[in-house]
Amino acid sequence: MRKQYMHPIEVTLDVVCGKWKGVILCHLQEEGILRFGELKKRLPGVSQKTLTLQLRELEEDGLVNRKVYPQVPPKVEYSLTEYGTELEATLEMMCEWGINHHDKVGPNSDSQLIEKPN
Amino acid sequence: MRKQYMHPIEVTLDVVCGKWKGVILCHLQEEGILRFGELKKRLPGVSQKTLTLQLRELEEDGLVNRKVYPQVPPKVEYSLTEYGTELEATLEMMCEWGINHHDKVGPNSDSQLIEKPN
DNA sequence: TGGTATAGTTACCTTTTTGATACTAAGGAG
DNA sequence: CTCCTTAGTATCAAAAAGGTAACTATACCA
Repeated sequence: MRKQYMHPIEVTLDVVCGKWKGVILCHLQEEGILRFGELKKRLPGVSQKTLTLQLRELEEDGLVNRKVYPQVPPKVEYSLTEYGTELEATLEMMCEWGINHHDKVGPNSDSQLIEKPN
Repeated sequence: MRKQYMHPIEVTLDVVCGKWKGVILCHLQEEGILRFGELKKRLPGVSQKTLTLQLRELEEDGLVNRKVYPQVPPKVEYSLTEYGTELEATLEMMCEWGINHHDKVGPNSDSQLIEKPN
């Protein structure tokens, strides 16, 4: 089933709009290579299944590499493809806007950015 | 219910990730002011209800203005807020990436960008 | 008197997305 | 033996998102 996009921004949004996809990409961008379990730790609240699914979709869309080491227990490493890195500038802009938006809506708003624990 | 974001990019994605929100923002960016019906023409396939909902959410998030003229039949104009325009550069980057992505995946892919009819 | 126009709202359904939970493979540690 | 490890799958349930169709208000036109 061939998807029909009416506007180029839909292509990008399609690829980035999963509940965890943006954050996954940001972490891979910051840290380079991450194993499945490491990624999971950085996304408090994802279920196993959902994380797997989001990663598979990112892989299908050509944004992340999946490197499987043939060993038990399994070891799988994820990283951005060269192609995924072309999205970095965009992701950074989105982060900046997010920070400003949060500042702007201020303490009375109904949204809140959580600080990372050390 | 206060939303808890773990990462600033979630703030932005939250605001932009509706099925039609990105395209709506792009059209408002290109054309300035659009009435409900004009917007609807530019989004082949949206339902009345969904378009209304997407616009309401964009309004709540402070990205678009809604100007109601007290007349019958009703006339309502939508435009970007100053705040929404701060997202323009980001939206443009997303469009560019979308175009390149589409080019890259090429004619064998299962996605397709439709040309606007005149 | 009846039809047209615009920007909705409402009730009801279907599809899509996400979550919770339990299960698996195969080697090493105790 | 038995348990622990990791990166999954499978199954079932719940929630979120979106779609369809019908209805509204009020002025104007024929």
